[in-house]
Amino acid sequence: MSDADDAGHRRAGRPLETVLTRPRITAAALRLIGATGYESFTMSGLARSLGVAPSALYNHAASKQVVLQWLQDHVMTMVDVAGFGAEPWDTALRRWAWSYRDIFATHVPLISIMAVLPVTGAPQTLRMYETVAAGLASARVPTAQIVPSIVALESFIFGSAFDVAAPADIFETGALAESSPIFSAAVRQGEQIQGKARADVAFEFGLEALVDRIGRLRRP
Amino acid sequence: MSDADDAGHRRAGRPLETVLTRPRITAAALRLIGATGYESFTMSGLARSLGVAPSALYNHAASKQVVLQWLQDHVMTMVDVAGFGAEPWDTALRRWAWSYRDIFATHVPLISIMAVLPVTGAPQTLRMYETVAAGLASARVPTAQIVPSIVALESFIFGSAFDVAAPADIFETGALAESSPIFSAAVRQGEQIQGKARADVAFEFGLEALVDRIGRLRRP
DNA sequence: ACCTGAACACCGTTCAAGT
DNA sequence: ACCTGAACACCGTTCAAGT
Repeated sequence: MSDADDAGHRRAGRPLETVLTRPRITAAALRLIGATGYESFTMSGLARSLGVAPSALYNHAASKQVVLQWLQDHVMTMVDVAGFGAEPWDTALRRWAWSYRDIFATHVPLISIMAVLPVTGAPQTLRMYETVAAGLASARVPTAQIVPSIVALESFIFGSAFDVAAPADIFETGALAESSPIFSAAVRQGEQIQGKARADVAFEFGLEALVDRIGRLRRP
Repeated sequence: MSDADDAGHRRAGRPLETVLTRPRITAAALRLIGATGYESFTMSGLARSLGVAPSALYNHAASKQVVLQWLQDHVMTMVDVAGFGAEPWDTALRRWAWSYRDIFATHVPLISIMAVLPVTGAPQTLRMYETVAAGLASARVPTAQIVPSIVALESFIFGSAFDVAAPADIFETGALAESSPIFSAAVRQGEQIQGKARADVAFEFGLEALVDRIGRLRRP
């Protein structure tokens, strides 16, 4: 029975709990978006996938926005923080950053929600911050510099997640190449780099810049 | 007459050109969004502000998305690139980056459009890239490193623009402070920094890291 | 307490009919 | 060539009526 894990929530005299719990709605939303993407994700579709009427959802989630907030916090548990406490601080930080970028590259619409959602409403997000902050603290980064370091990394990660979704030829100047000779030449040169996607080259460059700077904040 | 600048487009025998040109639609959209924000920006509202029926817009713009693309490219002309060629390369770069962030902080919904729109469809955006690329080239940044440098800066700028829009207390852990002692302490310490907004402190930190790294790419 | 079905208040977009 | 007005195909959300 897939209900077994919900037994604790069941009240006496009620043989079956409703299917519309936060974890189940979140899981259904994640599945649906994985299958058909964010553009076609509707409350109607979500309800259909759960076998209920659309209006039933509103007994459990106040709005579509709230469902997306649940999803955002859930997605955060997929970010790889296993390096902290197990690897050197900078290795752990790189591993975290790459995984964070990759996950939000496949969940771009969650970025705008994440960026303005207070951590009080997102416990898993807070868990992640705590782990990263602990990693920086034990690397002897001064306490006052921890939040700016995380925010700078996170801003770079969010922006880079957008960039992953961009078409490969986004910088091809085409017919306008004559009016932008220097940039066009730079784009051509950049293509020469073998085996690495443009977005990955830029992400590595920026990430190394930030990691290096954070390293120089460390107390002796 | 505000029509004077449109004289070149006017055909003989037609006393008045339509009001629905790309620059006029763009200007109206910018005015409307400045007044009431992106959330309430609709094709109906845009049409009303131009004195036409909503359907009339579709003779000139294929979709709302296209109007937003026009707007994105227009907004790009407001980014301050005057430092390039007039100031040291790093001063010009900082000036450009701050102004770029500030503008997109007030036009957050354009970020997702910008991030995936090919430059061929955005001539003003391309102009900006050319100016920045020229600035880096005359600072003797190797050609192959120019695009990764710009992309890394831009990703950081976009992510930081989101952060500006975040509520000031986004990191206040409240009742969850016990489960996140290190992060909560870091947030409290971060607040001590006098006179500067949290988002600005993080932006400065990250920007200096990137500018520093770009500086180290320069050929002698 | 929680579900259904119908309805509401919007959206963006299309299209026949006009000039 | 370009506008109007009506219509269409959705959305998210509300709410009375049921159990």
